[in-house]
Amino acid sequence: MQEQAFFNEGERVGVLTTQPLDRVLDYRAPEGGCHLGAYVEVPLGPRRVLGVIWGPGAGDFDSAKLRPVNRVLDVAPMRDEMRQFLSKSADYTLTPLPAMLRLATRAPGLSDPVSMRKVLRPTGQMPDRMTDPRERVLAAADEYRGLAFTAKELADLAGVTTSVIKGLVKQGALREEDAPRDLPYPRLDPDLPGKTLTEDQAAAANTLGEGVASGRYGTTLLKGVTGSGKTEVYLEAVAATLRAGRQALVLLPEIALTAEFLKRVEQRFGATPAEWHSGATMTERRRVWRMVGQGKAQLVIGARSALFLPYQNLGLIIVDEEHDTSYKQDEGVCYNARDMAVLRAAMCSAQVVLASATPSLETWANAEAGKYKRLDLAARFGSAVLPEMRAIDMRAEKLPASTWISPTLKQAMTARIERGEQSLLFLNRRGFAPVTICRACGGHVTCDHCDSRMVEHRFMKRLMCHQCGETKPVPDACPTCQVEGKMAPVGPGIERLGEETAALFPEARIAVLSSDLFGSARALKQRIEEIAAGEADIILGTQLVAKGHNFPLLTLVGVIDADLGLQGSDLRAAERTFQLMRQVAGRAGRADKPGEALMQTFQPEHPVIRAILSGDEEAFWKAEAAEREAAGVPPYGRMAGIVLSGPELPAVMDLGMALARNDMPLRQIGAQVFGPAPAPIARIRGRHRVRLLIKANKGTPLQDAIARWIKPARLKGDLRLSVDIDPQNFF
DNA sequence: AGCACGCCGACT
DNA sequence: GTCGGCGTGCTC
Repeated sequence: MQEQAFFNEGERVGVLTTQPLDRVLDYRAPEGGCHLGAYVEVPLGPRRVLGVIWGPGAGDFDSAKLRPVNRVLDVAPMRDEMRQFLSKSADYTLTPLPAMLRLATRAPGLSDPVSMRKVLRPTGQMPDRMTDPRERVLAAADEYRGLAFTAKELADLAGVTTSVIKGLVKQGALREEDAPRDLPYPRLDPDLPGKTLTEDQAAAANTLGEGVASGRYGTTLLKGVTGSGKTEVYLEAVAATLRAGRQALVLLPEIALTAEFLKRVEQRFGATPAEWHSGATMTERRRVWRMVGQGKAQLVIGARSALFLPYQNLGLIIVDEEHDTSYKQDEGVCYNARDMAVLRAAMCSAQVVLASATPSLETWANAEAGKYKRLDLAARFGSAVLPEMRAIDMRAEKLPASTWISPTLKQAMTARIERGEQSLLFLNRRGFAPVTICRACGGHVTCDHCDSRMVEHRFMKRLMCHQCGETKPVPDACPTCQVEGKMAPVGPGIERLGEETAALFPEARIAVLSSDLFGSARALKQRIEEIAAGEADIILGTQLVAKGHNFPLLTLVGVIDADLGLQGSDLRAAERTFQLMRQVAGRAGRADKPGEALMQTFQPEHPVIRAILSGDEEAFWKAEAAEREAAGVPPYGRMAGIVLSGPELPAVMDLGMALARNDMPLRQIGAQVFGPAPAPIARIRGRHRVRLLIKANKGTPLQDAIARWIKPARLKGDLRLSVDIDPQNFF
């Protein structure tokens, strides 16, 4: 246990509560005093709220009005490093500190007294008459020394009824005791034999182990495709951490992956570790939180929020599939668990392992710059088959005007339908057509507020500006030359691709996945599951489909306009296209259906396209890094999003436009504001969402400028503002 | 976040 | 006259 500063009864202490107040409040230390970092219950107006002793009191509040802390909660105090971590992540993400604290105290019954239950312990005394069931009960009670079981649990373990237990109690062989309800987790044994590692796997495991043994901070990119033994290698780093007596955390992107993963952990360490995710029961969450805080959970497997558990001695964080976009929370407190893992590790001298077959460009660049170590695992022979990847040179294809599926691609899709397999068409453009052009003069409809061209959305029968969200009806006459009836949609959008696909394959079941078309994340998730189960022949998707969903029947990916990703519509489009290609590769290796990836492009000689097709990963990253650097976007520039929301769209837009006009603090650091435009999910639970995007140079004090910029904003009515540093969604 | 205080429209 | 809408402000 760490030595923490102590405050005597009656001393002024500063308490951070989970209430959205913008500062720490002063209280008097309670009877018996309290430690810095103690979790406490304090009176606030008529209520009692949860808080943490954050430091000495500021002393600027009338001491006659000062109220005492009600009580200190029966949980381990928050460590200095955790307070620092919360403060720093609050500063970085521009989140109010109380909201950060709320993230870190998301456990039910935190303020409840430790609840007890009746458990049975063997006394060592033998019963008068030993029977087979009695022997099994005593053996079970003995086997898990340190753990104590209730009558029901013990009976279940031994495969007997509780009457056997009652008999043993009567005989004095078992004794009833009160024990805390939350059980420590069974001891994990790092010295059980692991899987035999190949030479380079062993070398990588060794390097990670050395990092752990150093007891210092360090981040390593562990790169390896499915089947390269990535998991086995990082489990050895976990073993080294357990041997050093420190705690380890493995972050996984999807809850769906945890069950499978827990089995592997059990095989390696002989017991099940703590598990933390949104699907866990209240009881389980409370147990994890408390046991992690007492250091009695050695290993936690969890979703991104497991980063905010109260570890006592965290020595290792694994971020598996580090490139996965679900590590980015973009609602409520917006944070990227991958980046916050690095921050947390730096605060507590822990090691981070970022594992991926297709690292994010950010991570690749950090490794390249020497900020992260890098370990590459070779693929086992034959395990990772790249799909057949080809460019379809659109200059050579004979396509009727306003169609986007080339004959070559159509042929490949037909073959899939005949075999009962799925095809995926990837197009990163919402709406019907990206531009509406006058066939008389070539003029196009631009937004009245921005320079951007307006996009036709056929399902709402209007043109929309994706920059500022302005909409207007499709005009009859050209706004430039006044000629009537010549305005025509030009270029592909996901809605239009849907019409074309339906015309080409009238019998096929077509599923369109675009963020415009789904009101809730749940509806979308359900649809994705249905599709994975085979309820579609052709999937049309925007950015959404690249999000690591597994479609087992999918054997063809067609990228409709590979050039789009190169033109900066979504800065990570090329990266996602690349990752998508690799995902198909992984699947092609597993099923014996060979995967095929076709990319329609007008510039097959472009370095990024060529790098993707050649399968030369380093060439891809280098080319992509060069593009991003030239555009001044992450990781070579900084971005932030401001999401405004409210029940009435006009009020939300007005606030957005007012903010965009008063951008002095941003201009002072040379940052630009774009928008307001509809946010990636334009409406959530009846609230309209609008976003401003900010772009700045690397190394500028972006958070500080944004803080000064939004400070004067008056949020009238039900308007809300949230900041998203390093946004990931651009559609 | 809650909860009080306070200032304007449709009811007994 | 007053019941109740929710805008504004405070909580150590």
